[in-house]
Amino acid sequence: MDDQTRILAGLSGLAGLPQPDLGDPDSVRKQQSLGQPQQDIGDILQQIMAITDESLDEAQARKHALNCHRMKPALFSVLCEIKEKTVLSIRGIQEEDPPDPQIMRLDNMLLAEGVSGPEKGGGSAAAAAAAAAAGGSPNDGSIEHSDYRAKLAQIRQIYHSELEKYEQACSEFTNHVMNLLREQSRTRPISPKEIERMVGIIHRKFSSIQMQLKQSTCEAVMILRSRFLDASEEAKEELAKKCGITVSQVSNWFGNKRIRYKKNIGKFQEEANLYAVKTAVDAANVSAQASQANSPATPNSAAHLIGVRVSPAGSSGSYSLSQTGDTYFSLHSLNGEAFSIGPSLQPQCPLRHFQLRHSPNCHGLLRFPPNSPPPFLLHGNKCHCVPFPFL
DNA sequence: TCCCATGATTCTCA
DNA sequence: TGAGAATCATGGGA
Repeated sequence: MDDQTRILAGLSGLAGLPQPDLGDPDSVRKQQSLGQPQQDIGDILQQIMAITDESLDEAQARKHALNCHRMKPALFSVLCEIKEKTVLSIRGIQEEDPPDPQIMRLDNMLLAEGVSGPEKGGGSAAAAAAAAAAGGSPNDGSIEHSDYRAKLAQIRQIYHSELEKYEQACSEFTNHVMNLLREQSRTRPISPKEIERMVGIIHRKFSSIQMQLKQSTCEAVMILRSRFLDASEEAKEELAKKCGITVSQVSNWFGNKRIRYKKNIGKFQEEANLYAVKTAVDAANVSAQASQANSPATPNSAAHLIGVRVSPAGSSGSYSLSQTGDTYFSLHSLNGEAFSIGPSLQPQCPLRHFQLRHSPNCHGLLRFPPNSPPPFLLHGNKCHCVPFPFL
């Protein structure tokens, strides 16, 4: 059955006429001779078929005339319908694919590595890593780590840059094709649905390019990771060889060093804080002794509130609390419910960070867990100790 | 004898 | 699986 016959059949169906026997040419001819509408359609089809033999100017004029023809919408609709039922229906089956598991795997990996999605550690961390990689870092063990992160940040940057380019190209190309198809739909049976389908095809094509980009990025991350890990292992092996010990001994040494270094840093900060408090409290003692007459509260009731045993440090109304080692705190009773540690402790009370350990010389145990709410409230320049049941 | 530094082991967790 | 944390074992110095 030729196209002309099929179109005629479609149009006849649209007009509510009985369907001709499409397999019989005589029947078709009979239908064509039935009336004026069929004759018009035949003329139109003849004009369309002949349009390719005409000159460009004639074809343009003919096209314009056909576009204005009263039968054009019906003819266009039938052509679209026929096209939809034949070629496009086959494509439609092939195009409705489920999400590609390979893309899902790549997406998950890029997300896990921090290449896509929100940046791990934030932009400042990446900048710091980049700076460390460029200028080096004095901390042993962190150089390679920073280097790794800097390179990862580079990969991330390239990935996003390329992704943006792809998306822009995809958008531009899609718009171009859509405009082209819309323009052509004036003379060809191209329905909006077909345009939509074409957009889907374009997106799938670009998705395959995007998948290649993701795959390349994943490979780059894997290579970087393996190089980084290999470098650490090689360094350990070399050290072990030079020292005549095993690699696990080197690992133990580094592990112990890391942990003990961290502990020492914490201890150092704690001691620095203790020293700062002691200096401030000494200064406060001098001030408190001068205002002895203004401290009426009983020390024992106040001590009970924080659960420590205090003993008078002097006759001035200030009280010392014997604690670990040689560190003492002087607490001035204010109103029986709160303590002031002295006006010079500002703006933040360093005692918040203290964790005082029990010892035989300690009169009481005053423990402030690091993650607990601070037992001090700030009022102006003063740091007040509020009741806090730590014992 | 006690304290401290250090290596090694074990367990937990991300 | 490796890093971190806790803990144990051991040797040296005061």
